[in-house]
Amino acid sequence: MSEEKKYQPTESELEILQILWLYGPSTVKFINDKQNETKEAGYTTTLKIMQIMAEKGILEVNKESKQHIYTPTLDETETQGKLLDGFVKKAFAGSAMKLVMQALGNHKPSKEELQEIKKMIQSLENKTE
Amino acid sequence: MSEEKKYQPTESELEILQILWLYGPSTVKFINDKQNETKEAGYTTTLKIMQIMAEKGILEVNKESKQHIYTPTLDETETQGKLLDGFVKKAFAGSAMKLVMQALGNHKPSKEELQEIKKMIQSLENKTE
DNA sequence: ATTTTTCTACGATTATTTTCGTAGATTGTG
DNA sequence: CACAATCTACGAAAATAATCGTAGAAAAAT
Repeated sequence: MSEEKKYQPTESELEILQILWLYGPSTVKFINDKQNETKEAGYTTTLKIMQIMAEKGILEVNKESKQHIYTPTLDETETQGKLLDGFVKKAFAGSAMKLVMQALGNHKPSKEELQEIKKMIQSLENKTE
Repeated sequence: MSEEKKYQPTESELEILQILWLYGPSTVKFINDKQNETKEAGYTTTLKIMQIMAEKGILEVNKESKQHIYTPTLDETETQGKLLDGFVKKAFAGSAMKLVMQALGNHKPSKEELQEIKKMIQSLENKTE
């Protein structure tokens, strides 16, 4: 089965990953600017974290030009899956169902989204039998 | 609308809360024993964290007998809701849908559970219109 | 009533994550 | 070439969480 590496990005790391996943490979400056759209974030702070991430292997760095370009090595969906797993255990005592129900209740999905979910359920029902 | 306190329990705190929510008001020893069913956990460590939680107001302590009894002041569902909110933002860039889809995909629900979700969707559809 | 067991109190240590200041390298400009 | 602007490198501090050892109070046992 899936090999379940135990690595979990920290919060700051995750914040950076989100930006990278959304916009693709970027420079520190770009990331830092994005962060500053919503909060204070010192340039060297962002840099440091990204360097640490590179050390850990979460990011890959292209140093050809002066402005290093960082690329995430982790797949978004896969990483989210692992995080979700951990979260379900920690916050919902392992019950994914409870989480799903609560998520549906709290963040009212649009009609289109409801449609999507229905499709998903159908395909699950087919697989179940 | 909902007042969004910014407090988030730490991991250890959450672990303790889970046990309290499941079994009701308990002593430190009880909690610590439960924890030790799955991992190492020093008694004084558990105690310390629970004392800190009491300081913060997350737990209430009854000191009538020697064995203090701790009761959570936070509502389980409400707390989970807040945690979920934060998690969706941090790990799923704010998309609750993505989270729901992934959760459904990763943790195959049983037939009964699928039934429940369907009901939920129906009630949502009615409200939407 | 003395000893043993069971608990709490609490400071101190360790670990982990984040933040930041400073130095030095590279690039662009006049 | 020299000056300014832009970046990276890196160590060190600050903030936060988790762990643990020791002391002493209370209760139980003999």
